[in-house]
Amino acid sequence: MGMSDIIASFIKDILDQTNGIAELQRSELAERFKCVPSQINYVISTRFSPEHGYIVESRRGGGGYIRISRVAGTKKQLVMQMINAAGYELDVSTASAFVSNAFNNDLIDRRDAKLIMAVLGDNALKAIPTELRNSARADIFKHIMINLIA
Amino acid sequence: MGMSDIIASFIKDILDQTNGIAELQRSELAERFKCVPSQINYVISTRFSPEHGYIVESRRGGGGYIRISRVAGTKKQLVMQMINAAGYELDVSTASAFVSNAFNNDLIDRRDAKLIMAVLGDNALKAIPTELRNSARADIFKHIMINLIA
DNA sequence: ACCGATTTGACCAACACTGACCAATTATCG
DNA sequence: CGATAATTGGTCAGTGTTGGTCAAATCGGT
Repeated sequence: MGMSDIIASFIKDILDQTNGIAELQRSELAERFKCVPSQINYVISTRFSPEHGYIVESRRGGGGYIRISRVAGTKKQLVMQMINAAGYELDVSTASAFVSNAFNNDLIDRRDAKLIMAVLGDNALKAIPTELRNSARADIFKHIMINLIA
Repeated sequence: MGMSDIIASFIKDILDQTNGIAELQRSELAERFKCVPSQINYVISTRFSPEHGYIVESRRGGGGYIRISRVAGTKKQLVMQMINAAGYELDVSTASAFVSNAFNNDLIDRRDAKLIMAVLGDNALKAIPTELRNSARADIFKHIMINLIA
C-alpha cells in the first residue's frame, strides 16, 4: 500500500465523517503526508473520478480549496452503471440510448433529457476534432450523470 | 470566503432591498471593510460585470458615486444577449458569470446551474486540447441557452 | 528487462489584494 | 470669471497565495 492509497483512505475517512463532503487544501494535505502537491492531484484523478462516484470542484488563489463530494442516494446504482458502461468513447446514438434509459427510469425529466442531448449532439461538439469527439462526449456524459444525483 | 466575497454580498443585499439599484461611495465602502479603495473596483469588475447581469455607472468629484443596477429583460432577451456576448470563445470564469446570471433571472434553477457548470468546467472538457476548449465551450453554452427557450 | 503505477518537480494559471499614480468633477478664492 | 484646491473614482502593474498540468524519473511486480 503506497502513499497514494494512504492519502486516498485519509480523504475517505473525512468523507465518512462529514456526510460525504471533504473540503481540503492541497498544500496542507501535501505537507501532512510529506509529498509534493501534485501527488494530491494524482490521487484525486485516479481515485475520486466520476467513475468512482465522486464530484471534484476546486478554486485557486487566496482561500482556495479542493472539494470532493461523494454522491449517494437510491439512484446511485443506476447512474454508476451508466457511467461505467459508457467507457472511454461514446457515440451519439449510444448516448441517446443512455439518456432514454435515464428518462425511463425517472432519473431525469423530459426537459433535462432534451438539454442533455443538445449538449451531447454533434452540433454542440463540432469544435472538437472528430477523432476526439467520442472521448469528449464520454467525459461530458459522465460529469452530467454524476451531477444528476448530487 | 474572502473579503471580496463579503463586500459582494453586502452590495447584493443592498440591491435586494432597493429594487435592484445600489448607489455607493467607494471610499466609504473601503472604510467600512478596512480595505483599499481599489479593492472595491476589483469586486465590481469581478462580480458585477455585464456578464453577471449588471450595469455600473459612476461619477467622480464631490458628491461622486458608484451606481450598480441589475439589468432586466424578458427571458428570451436575456438568452439572446448571452449568446451574442459569448462569441466564439468562452472561458470558464465568463461562463460561470453567465450561468449565475441565468440563475438570478430564474432562467434555470440551482440544480440546472450546477449541472451546466459541471458540463462547462475544465474537468468535463479534459479530453479537448486546451487551445480548442474555449471554442468548444462557447458552442456547448450556446446550445444549452437555445434549448432553454426552445 | 519490461510495463503499468507512482512519485517528483519545474512551470503554468487563476484569484486576491495593494499602492502609486491618473482623471474627472466640484468647491473655493481672488 | 478663471485659476486653483479639494474631493472623489479609475487604472494598472506588481505581489502573494493557492491549485493544475505535464512529462521525466522511479518503483514494483511479472
